[in-house]
This record gives sequence, C-alpha cells and structure tokens, in this order.
Amino acid sequence: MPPDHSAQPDAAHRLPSVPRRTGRRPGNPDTRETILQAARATFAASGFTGATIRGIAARAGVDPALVHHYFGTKENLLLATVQVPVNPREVVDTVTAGPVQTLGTRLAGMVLGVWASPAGTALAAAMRSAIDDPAIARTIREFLLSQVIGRVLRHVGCPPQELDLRAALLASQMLGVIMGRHILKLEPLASQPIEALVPQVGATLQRYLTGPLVTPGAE
Amino acid sequence: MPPDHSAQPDAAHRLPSVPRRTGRRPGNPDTRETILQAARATFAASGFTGATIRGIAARAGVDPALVHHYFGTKENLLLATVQVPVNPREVVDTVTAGPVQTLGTRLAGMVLGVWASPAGTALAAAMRSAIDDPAIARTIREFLLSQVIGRVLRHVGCPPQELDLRAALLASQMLGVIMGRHILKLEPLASQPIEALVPQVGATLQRYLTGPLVTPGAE
DNA sequence: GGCGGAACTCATCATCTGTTGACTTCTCTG
DNA sequence: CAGAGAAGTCAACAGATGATGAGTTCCGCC
Repeated sequence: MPPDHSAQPDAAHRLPSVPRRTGRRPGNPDTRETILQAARATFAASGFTGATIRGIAARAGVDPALVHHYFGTKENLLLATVQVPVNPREVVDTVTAGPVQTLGTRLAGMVLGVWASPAGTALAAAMRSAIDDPAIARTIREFLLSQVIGRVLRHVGCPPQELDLRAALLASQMLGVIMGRHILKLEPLASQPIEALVPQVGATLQRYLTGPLVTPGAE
Repeated sequence: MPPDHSAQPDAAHRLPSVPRRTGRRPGNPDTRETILQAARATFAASGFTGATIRGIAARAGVDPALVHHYFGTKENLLLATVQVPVNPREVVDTVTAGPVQTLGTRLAGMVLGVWASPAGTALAAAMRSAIDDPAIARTIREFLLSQVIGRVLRHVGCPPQELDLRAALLASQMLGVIMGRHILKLEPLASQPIEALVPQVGATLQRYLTGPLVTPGAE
C-alpha cells in the first residue's frame, strides 16, 4: 500500500486532507454483530486455540483491541459465539409432532437440515471448539442429551433401562454424519446429497429409537 | 514428583555424587521412542496446535531441544507419530474372513477393539491432529477409504453405483462411535461397555454393507 | 588410549499470542 | 452548544512458542 502523499491543501476547512483512521467510525454499522460473525466463521474453521483474536478482527475489518472492548476475553467471545441462533425446543417439537413410525427420518432430516442452514456455521464453531475445550464439550453434551435426544426418547416412551444405550447409539450416528460432513469433510460423505442420506440414516435412527435391541449379552 | 534427595554415597564408583545434567545420558534408554510415545499422548490429548514441544519434552523427561534434534520440526514429529502401530491389511483380512451375514458385527468389534487397545492412543493422536491439519485429514481419509471401507465393500460385492453412498454411511457410523467415545468422550456413549455397543452398531453396519437401501428418491 | 560422532543440555532468538491503557473521534442528551 | 460516554484506534506489554547453535558428556570403534 503506497503512502498517500496527495497534498490537497485546505480542501475543506475542518477536514484534514488525510482521513483519520482513529476514533469512532461514522455511520451505524452493527460492528458487534460483525465481529460475532467473523468469530463464528473463524472458530468454525480453526477451533478455539487455532483461532486468533487478530485473525477474527482482520476478518471483521476492525482493530483487535475492539474485540476485547466488546467481549473482554477470548473465552467470553467464544461463549457469545456459541449462542446458537436456532431454538432447539421448537425444532424438536416440530420433529416429534408427526407419527412415531417415521420419527427417525424426520430426525435425520432435521439434523442434516439445520447443519446445512446458515445456523450451521455457528454449530460448526461450537463443535470445533468443543474438541479442544472440555468445558464447551460438556455444555454441548448436556444440552444435546437433555434437550434433544432425551426429549425425543421420552416422547417415544423408551423404557428407562434402555435409555442410556439408545441415547448413546443415537448420539453416535448423528455425531458421525455431522462430524464427517461438516467438520472433517470426509469424502464421499461430504458431497453426498442430503436426500440420499436422510432415508438411510433415518432408518438407523428409527431402529435406535424404537427398534428391537439386538439380544444384549447373547452371542 | 518430589526430587530424589537420597544420598546413595558412592553407589557406583564411577558416578560423581551430583548427577550431571548435561551431555549424553548413560545407559541405553530408547529415548527416541520415549519421545514418540509422549508425543502421541500429547497430540491425542490436545491436538496438533494445542500440543507444545515443551510439553511433549517434559512428558518424556527430556530437553525440548532434543525433540528437534531427533525430529527436526513439529510437523515432522507429528508425521512420525502418525505411523500407527497396527497393520490394517491384516486386521481387515481377519474381519472379512468369516461369513458375510455377520460381517457388520465383526467390523464393529474390530473398530471398537482396536481403539480400546494400546494402539488407540496413536489413533486418537492421528484423529485429533486430523481435525486441525487438513493434510493429515486427507491422509487418514484416503487410507480409511481405500484400505478399510473400500476393501470390505469390495469383499461383499457391492454394486458400483451404490459404492459411494454405502461408503459414506459406513464411515458416518464408525466415525460417530469413535469420535463420541474416544475424542469427545460423550456420555453415556463413552462409558457404554463394548459388548453392549458391538451388536447394535454391528447391525447398522451390516445394513449399510449388504442391507437394502431405502428407496432412493422416493418419498 | 584416544578420537569421532551420537546423545544431550543450555541459553537465546524471533515471532506470535492475548491483553491493556492511553488516546481520539463521533453521537447523543440536556 | 457543551459535555459525557460510546466507538474506535494505536502502541506496547508480558508470556509462551518453535526453532537454532554452541557446548558438554558419553559410547563404540580402531
């Protein structure tokens, strides 16, 4: 970037020839939200430790100190980022509304759908951060278990002694598709169209939800 | 670890009273391997960016510079770490040996078994590193696809037009159990006994391997 | 017995990180 | 129109990190 040496003597009596770069910016851009979006994208791409305040600030076109000005510490920024812009209760309610026989497919469609939506970035940020921050991992796990899997299982009337196993199985299959598609971007999983995956994964979820468990303990 | 102040006067005639801290160490401990193990453990616990040379060196009871002495750069160390001490071809051959009808269960048993074995640490290190190093991710993906999933699918005679979808589904379920159990340590998945998981996950894998695909494209 | 090289440590470097505080500029309120 | 405070920038800090190179100690070979 060549330095601006244009003299421009006394063009406007109050304005200096070179525009100031410090101080409050004119206009009213919602800078806070801009920073949050940049943070989401960066956390999603690099994880918590991999992301840097400087990188996030650059992405938002802003001074690094401004990030601290708004959010204090990096951890605080992460916490603010993880506020996922999707109402899980609502979504789960919609899914559980239909017939139980096709619940698995609807569940698969919901999970894959939400991750393909704009909210997916925030979710990916949360996921990636969970991988190197156990505290975040705990938050996500508890939320997922009580708000999503738990409620769905309760809805289908799962017997208590099977609850843990079925929850574990459900989590494993959902986690696997999402991890493979959106975090590790494994081929051929990542490029598979949603419509191809939903019925198959849905069938698996359905079995984990209401299907018979293979004789536990028998060979 | 408290410092060892035991005087042990003149235990060996040639040893000075105060052990020297610099220079070559006596005896013949395989220090290189010690460092590798420490690196595996650290990479598995913290991922690539999260792990530090100093941390690895401390874990191995060694000067940080020695790590560079042996492995050059951090990336080289990672590459040396990822050499997984398990022969996949062998394992896959064992699994594919039995009857096709129970292949899924044997596959599930193998995957969960290997990860529960000592080799699991190395695998976890590779996995975690894959999350923040796309190059490693690519290596793992290609290896997994061609050496494991690909060979198993070829063994069952999967029609070519279904190959991608079935591979994607298999990967998603295997990845999910492993990620949940060994990387994110999600409960109740992590504490579920292997024997409880194998039959259920095995059934899913079996369907992804040889079962009918739910009418693709139909509603 | 001495000597070359391997094994190992120490001190140090440049760089990058999160964070801070002083400072400037704008907007809003009374 | 004055001034308080929000919005924003700048320069700098301390700490940690990967890496380097010189130096020290030991082993094995001739």
